[in-house]
Amino acid sequence: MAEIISIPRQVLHQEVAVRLRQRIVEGRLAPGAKLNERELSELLNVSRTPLREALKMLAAEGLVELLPNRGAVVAQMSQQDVADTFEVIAGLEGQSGELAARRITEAELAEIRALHYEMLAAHTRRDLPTYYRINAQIHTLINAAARNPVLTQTWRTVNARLQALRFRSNFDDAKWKRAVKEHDRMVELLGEHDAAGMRALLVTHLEHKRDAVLELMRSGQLNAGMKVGA
Amino acid sequence: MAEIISIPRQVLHQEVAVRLRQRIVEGRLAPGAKLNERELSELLNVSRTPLREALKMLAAEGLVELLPNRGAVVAQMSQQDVADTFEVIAGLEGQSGELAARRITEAELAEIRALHYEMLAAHTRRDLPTYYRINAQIHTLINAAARNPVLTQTWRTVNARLQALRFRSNFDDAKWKRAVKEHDRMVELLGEHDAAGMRALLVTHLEHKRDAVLELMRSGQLNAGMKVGA
DNA sequence: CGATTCATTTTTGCATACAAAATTCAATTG
DNA sequence: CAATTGAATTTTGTATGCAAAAATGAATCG
Repeated sequence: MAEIISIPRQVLHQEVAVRLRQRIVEGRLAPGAKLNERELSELLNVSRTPLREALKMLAAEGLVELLPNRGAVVAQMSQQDVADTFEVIAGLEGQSGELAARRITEAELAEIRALHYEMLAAHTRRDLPTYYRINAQIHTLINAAARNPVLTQTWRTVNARLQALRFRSNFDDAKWKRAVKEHDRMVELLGEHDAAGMRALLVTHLEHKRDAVLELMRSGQLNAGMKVGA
Repeated sequence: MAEIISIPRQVLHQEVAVRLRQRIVEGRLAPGAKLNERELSELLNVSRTPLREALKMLAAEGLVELLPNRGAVVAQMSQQDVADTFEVIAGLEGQSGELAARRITEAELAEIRALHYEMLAAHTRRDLPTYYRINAQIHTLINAAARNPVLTQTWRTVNARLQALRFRSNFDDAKWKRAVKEHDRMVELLGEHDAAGMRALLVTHLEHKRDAVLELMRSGQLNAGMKVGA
């Protein structure tokens, strides 16, 4: 019998989770923002039931914080939280790099090289949005080349919390140049299948990114997600 | 005004999530088991609404799988899933060990040493349940000594999926002895604050554990969580 | 005029109701 | 007798209803 090509209409709570997740990581729902159930259910045109189920999932992912009897807010991060999160991401990306160096195919390597050149173009043009987009793609491809779905899932979840901070503007020029150099080296090391080298480089790369973001936070240019007390 | 000492009655969906999580990691809800909403809500004495919210959280944690229009089942893992998960855990514990070696206090070290001796006693008595319990405590303390709540949270979540497999019986004797020796070395390296050594040792330790578990799975002694197709 | 009290309104948490999809199982067919 | 069909039943998915907690804000008090 022929498969009925039904439009793969997700169940509603999944759909809602996807849309809320998107709004959070895109910054359209800023850290600390109160998530009013009535408002959101009207906005998304669903009842409160699937909305609440979606909020529970996002809470389990750490994107949303549940305040008992007081509803949900977009998760906030203190500077310490950001530092801790980068420490974990550094480990996960270090492992991605190590495994990717061992397992990457020529086709994947070629695609990363191509994206790398596009990224160099964006850097030359000082086109920060494009740079960030391609940069994220490269890191995603490295992670994919590690061929470990559990690692990918874990990395994605932890990463989403940082993406919600939207740290992209006012990148220091010297730091930007250094990041690009580190990416140059990544392509080299991947080509040489140097697993240990990739791990070390990615850990360093992420530490530098952490430092840049913390600097932004301290200078107040990235207060969106900052908790007051902590 | 005096604080009213209210029993910190969790919200119901949290309570339900805790109890279900417990049942899953304790094996009272085996991998693959169908989670009938009516049955569970009667068992836990709550309506389907908080139950479903709890199931969504457990799904986000990877303990439960949601089948659209067909309900939820306790997550199953193929041998590949188990291998992938151990690979991630090895990375997370390696990082825990590295950070713990740098950050551990004398008091924490003393507690780990004490537990280590208790574990040796359990090993000598061939008391596997006690051995496993203390072993888990030691790993938890090492993770705590890393002083990174995000790392702890991530490790806990990924670990829970493995705990659900309940691989504890029929431990090979040579492998058991090797695991104990590795734990001896852990205590030494922690005392010497040897970060790199701890990372390497814990990665190896987890690789050995992975091999032991995969062997159990292949020999069919651990089929509870095995997916048929994958 | 600032702080406080308390009734009103809003919002959250849970239960229930209802519709749609999946499952079951007995009757039927080849 | 295995396979198939389809009505009956069960189960899931979503909406709604209701109670309890929190937020609001106007009246009152110091």
